[in-house]
Amino acid sequence: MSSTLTARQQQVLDCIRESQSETGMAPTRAEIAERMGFQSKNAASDHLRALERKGYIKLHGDRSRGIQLLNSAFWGSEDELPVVGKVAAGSPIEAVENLERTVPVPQGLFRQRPTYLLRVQGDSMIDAGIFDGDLIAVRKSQTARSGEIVVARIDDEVTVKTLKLNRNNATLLPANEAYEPIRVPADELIIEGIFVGLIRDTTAH
Amino acid sequence: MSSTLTARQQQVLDCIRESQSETGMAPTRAEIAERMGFQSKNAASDHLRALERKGYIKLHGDRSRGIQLLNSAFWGSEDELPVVGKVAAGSPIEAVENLERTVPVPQGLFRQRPTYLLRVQGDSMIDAGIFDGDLIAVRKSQTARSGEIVVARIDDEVTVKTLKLNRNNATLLPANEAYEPIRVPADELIIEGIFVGLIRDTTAH
DNA sequence: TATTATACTGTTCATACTATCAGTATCGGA
DNA sequence: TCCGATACTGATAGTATGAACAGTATAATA
Repeated sequence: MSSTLTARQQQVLDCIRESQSETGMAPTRAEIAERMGFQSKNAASDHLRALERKGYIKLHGDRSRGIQLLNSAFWGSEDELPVVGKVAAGSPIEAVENLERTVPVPQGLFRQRPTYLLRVQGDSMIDAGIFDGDLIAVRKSQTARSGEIVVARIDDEVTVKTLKLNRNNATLLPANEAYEPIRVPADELIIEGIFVGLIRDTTAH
Repeated sequence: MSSTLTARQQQVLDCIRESQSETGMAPTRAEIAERMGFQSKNAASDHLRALERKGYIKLHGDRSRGIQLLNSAFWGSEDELPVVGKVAAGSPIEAVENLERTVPVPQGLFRQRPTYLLRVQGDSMIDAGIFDGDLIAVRKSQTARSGEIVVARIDDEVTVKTLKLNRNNATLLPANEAYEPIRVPADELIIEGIFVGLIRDTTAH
């Protein structure tokens, strides 16, 4: 689809993004040249052509500032994400019977695009600011790094905890003094996804 | 602050918005004239000057397509909500200099439609699950009921606290033992808005 | 009643901007 | 070793665009 960019092309693309968010308009060739330190406007033109050829921008010919960012993290199309409610024991998270509804979550609301939303049950993570009833944005993943907040499955129960990895052991750490850490042999741990964000609607409950 | 627009000015503003979201660039005077059906580019110029005077757009003089939509221009738009960062003492929340960026927040993400998003500073509300750096969704309002979490202004500082109303006194209650409740005579309390929801991006900081 | 804001048409002019041509230099692959 | 892609400098031509000026007409306001 869109090929990889060279370091310089990436810098030019970033330069356009910055310009866009600062002034609300795309830069001219001259402005790109100035910001990038080029002596010639044509250096900018060359880069723009390369970026268009690789599918990152669209150039509107003959129009000043006619640079349109494509696939931009800022305004992608709105996407409905499923809300996973109570997960029945033994059923995969994605199972239809677990789905509550869908919620529109635009591209770019979270830096990491979540795969689904999960409604939190219980207060085991209140010290991490995750409350009963909150929707957490989860990116599906089978692996996670130590320190990340994960959605994991223990004894067919889906739970949200902070993951700590030692040598052969994994510890699922609650963020609430009333709960005990859970130790699991590393090979028995099933990661469902990684916590990337949170949505709370105060008027909901 | 920003005055009301005439019907025609509103149409021109909408026209700019549409142009922006369609092509990624602001329209030229000629393009506005064409879309609006003007015979003269100057009609567009006049409207732009009016819109700038009323604080809805910023015109970058001598630059082509130099029309920047300001926060107030987004206040009527469907998806994009302004993110208010650090609020300078003495300045209204809506002030341009407080605007960080805009974030797409779809209708229906929160039951109560927020007016803007406010980036939380400090940890005075951690026990309410509101953390430093979180974005809180705020519905603009001059009044609030006891028990609601509000955005209030005390001594020109904007703060987020739980509101408790007694007879003639208002108490702004932090959700952190390290902070003291703030008592204010009810008539000195300035409510800016009501907390209706929260968005946290874990990868953000 | 005079004045000001709104809402335009029409023209001219300077300049902001894009497109294109002509080069130079470096690098990796066929 | 030749070729194409990358990464520029530098200059010119022509168009796109904004600004300014001169008008007209209407509705609201003081």
